[in-house]
Amino acid sequence: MTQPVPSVVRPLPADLVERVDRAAEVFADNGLDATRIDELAKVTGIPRATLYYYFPGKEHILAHLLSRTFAQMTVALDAAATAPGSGRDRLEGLVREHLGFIASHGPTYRLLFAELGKAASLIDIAAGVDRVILAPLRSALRDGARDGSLSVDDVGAAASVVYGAVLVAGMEFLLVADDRSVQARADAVLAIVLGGLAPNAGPQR
Amino acid sequence: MTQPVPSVVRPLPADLVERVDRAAEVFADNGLDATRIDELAKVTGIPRATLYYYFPGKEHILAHLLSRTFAQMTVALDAAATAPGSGRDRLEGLVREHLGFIASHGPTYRLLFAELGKAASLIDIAAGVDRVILAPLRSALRDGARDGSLSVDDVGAAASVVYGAVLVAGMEFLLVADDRSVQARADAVLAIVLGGLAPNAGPQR
DNA sequence: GCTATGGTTGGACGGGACGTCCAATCGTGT
DNA sequence: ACACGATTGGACGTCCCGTCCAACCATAGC
Repeated sequence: MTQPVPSVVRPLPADLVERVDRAAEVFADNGLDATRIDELAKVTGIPRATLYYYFPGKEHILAHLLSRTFAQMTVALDAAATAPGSGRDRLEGLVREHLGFIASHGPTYRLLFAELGKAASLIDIAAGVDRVILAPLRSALRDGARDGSLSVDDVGAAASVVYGAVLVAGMEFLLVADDRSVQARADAVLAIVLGGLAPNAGPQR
Repeated sequence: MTQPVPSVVRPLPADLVERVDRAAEVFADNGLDATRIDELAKVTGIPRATLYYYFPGKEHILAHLLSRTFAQMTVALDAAATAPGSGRDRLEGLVREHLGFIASHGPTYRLLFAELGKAASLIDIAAGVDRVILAPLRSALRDGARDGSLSVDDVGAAASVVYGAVLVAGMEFLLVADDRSVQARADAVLAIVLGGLAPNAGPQR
């Protein structure tokens, strides 16, 4: 999951870690199966035999990269999750941070879902998503309900809704070349999620 | 996309259409690349040579299946989209119908996203999602804003939020063996999406 | 009943890519 | 100088894909 590198048997030397990162783009462009090991070797400058010396196979390289991305996401979201303020403040922070992460890690994030099936057996993505993304959301929502800054009936469902909103908004941001900034997107999403779509509750800042 | 069968060059005989459907489960279980053509031949009872007679390749079979699923989803959602009532009523109908569809077409729906990358070149999934899912949502939202049954500022963003909420809730429903029914899930999602999470607008039916 | 025509199928084949294996080389600590 | 692990080039064996073709039906028109 998010632990350093569970997928690698032999410890990967630091200098190689760096070079393996260059494989991310290739994976993102072609997907797991269309990516040739030789291509990875060329791009990273690491000989094929050496790659196999450290990784059992292609997908383990991908898993290694994905778990790194997950780790980075953990760092980004943890900051927002442990920030001071009301539950609502933290919720807003999480949403903004998450959207920002998607926007800045586009290819890899897309990969996370495109190759979900393949990598799922190596990294438990579902569990990772729950720990890294949903759990902090639930925590913020629970706190918000407690401190009065939010009104939450079903915390689990609310976390899913927020996550879904952010996910789809983020994906759209990646696909559509949009004039609107990430901040504007985050504002729109938050306005809806907080204010709701029913008329009696007018949209609110 | 949702048109009958754009991916097949030769018209596929009706009796074969039926048998090809049996390939769906194999794809859903193994993913595109782990699925062997021979396996498909065995499962469908259609000889390998015949499969290649009708389909240019493995992924075209998948594309064919996905576009069928898309077509079915179109039917299901169209009914909800054209139902009488306020914009809000239609929005609720769309959400319930969509969640129900996900719940009943689990494997194939999962496939739709797992193999997104591969099939995207054959069926334009993004365009299909927009036409089949997002457009009806936008329409309902727009009507709701007009007839006063909804309060919508940014229709596009709202449609994304609703879609994301349904998508993630649906996926969770597929993954987690849950005691809660689809209806209960839909209720929870709708309550949040309509009522919002801010405290001044209490949750509402 | 005969014969084109086109659908249907088995089986052989070439090619691409994966992952394995090994022997040769390199680097470094002792 | 030596030992030992890391590193690498290159040769295989294997799997599976997609192609090709020749043979085999089914049937519609003559």
